[in-house]
Amino acid sequence: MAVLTKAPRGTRDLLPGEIEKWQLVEKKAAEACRLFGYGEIRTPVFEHTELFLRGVGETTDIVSKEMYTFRDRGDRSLTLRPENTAAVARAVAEHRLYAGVQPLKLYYVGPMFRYDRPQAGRYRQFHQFGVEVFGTGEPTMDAEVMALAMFFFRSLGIAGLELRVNSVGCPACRGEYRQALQERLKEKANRLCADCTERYEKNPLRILDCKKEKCREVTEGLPVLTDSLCGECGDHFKLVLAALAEVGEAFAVDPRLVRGLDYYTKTAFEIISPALGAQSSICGGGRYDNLMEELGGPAMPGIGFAAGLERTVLAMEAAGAFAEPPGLMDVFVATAGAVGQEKALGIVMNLRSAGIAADKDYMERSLKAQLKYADKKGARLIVILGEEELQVGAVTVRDMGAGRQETVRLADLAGYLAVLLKEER
RNA sequence: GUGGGUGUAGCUCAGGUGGUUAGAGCACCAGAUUGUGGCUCUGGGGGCCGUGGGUUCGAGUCCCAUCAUCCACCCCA
Repeated sequence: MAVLTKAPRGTRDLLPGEIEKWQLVEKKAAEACRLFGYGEIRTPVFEHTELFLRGVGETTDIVSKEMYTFRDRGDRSLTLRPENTAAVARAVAEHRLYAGVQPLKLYYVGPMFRYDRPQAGRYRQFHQFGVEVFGTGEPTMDAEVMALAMFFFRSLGIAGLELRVNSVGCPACRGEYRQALQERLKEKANRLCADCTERYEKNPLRILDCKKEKCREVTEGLPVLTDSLCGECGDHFKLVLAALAEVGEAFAVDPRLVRGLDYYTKTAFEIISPALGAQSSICGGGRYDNLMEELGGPAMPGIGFAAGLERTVLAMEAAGAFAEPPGLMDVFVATAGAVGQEKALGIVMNLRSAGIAADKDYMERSLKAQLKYADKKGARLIVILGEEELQVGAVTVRDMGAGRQETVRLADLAGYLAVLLKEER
């Protein structure tokens, strides 16, 4: 297909019939955030490239091979945001939002961009609903953020999700553990798979998460990070888990869970939907206590998550959580005989002004074809403008469901229809 | 970046071993006697057979390349 009639790879159009699902998801996100006390923030879809290099980390996959980076006409290097935490932190620093009351609780919904190979549940332009909290390192906030994510999914009718929690420690204890791990793996490194050989240098923690049988054998019996946390990180982790238990949120501790972004500290979590296939991670998040300072803002702890909305919609579809979208037409105004369409337009406009979703024919159709069209569009009532009735100031109103029709005075039409429509609901 | 599957009508798909004008169902439009939907019947519009090369007298069909798409790896939401 020609490029002119094809959306770019990894992007897609949301068409009528599909978009209603997204409207519902966005509405539920806003509702949940209102209940939890989060205010909405909207940041630009592109930022200075430097922000993501610093914020996300230069060695991460996202930064090193997945960014949409370009130069503008002023020769600035800009990047379509691959995630939004760094950008929200930037906005908080820029507008000195930290000077207000804390904790600062924010949420966002919007498109993100990563140059990835598309597959089920993965796109180059995808959408995230996320929250970010700044100003507190208190463990119950970690639990609240996770509870908010679960609350959101539950409100959409998605069940069977798994919440996996881990602690990746702080730079100090994670660094020590990382070194110890490399030591322990040193001699066995040649027995690892090709991917893990690369991970050995870049991100050895990930080797523990490899699915390959031979790597599993190599890593069996090795100590896990959660057993090697420093005092502060360990205590924090315990308190987070206790708070989660207190709110009654089911979870599994997964010591192998590693996040791909550099800024995470302490709590890391992920929500999995078993209904989704390979890309089953529907939400990921964690604490980032050093990010704000790293970006040049004040030292200030933070925590948040990002939920993938494409995957959320897929999970809802798998759960059969969508109702039929309502029709866009309450009333169709048809013309019979020699009655002109301008007459119909006048009546349609009156009905619309009265709050009734009304429409008419624009295709020069016969009466029969007009009814057929109205039926297909889901019109509940038809107003038929006939020459003879109009002469005495009346029209015919036909109830499509019941198949009945009545003659109504034109002056009473809007009120009459409103009553009928109300009854049917 | 790597691997595998698939590209024929708007959609879902047929089109043994290459052989005239490429089919079906659904959808769309019209009609079945004057101004009445759904069901049924009849008719109609629609296809550079993804694209470009090649083999051949002849390619939707075989070969190569390319693009797209799907799935998986990687990574992540």
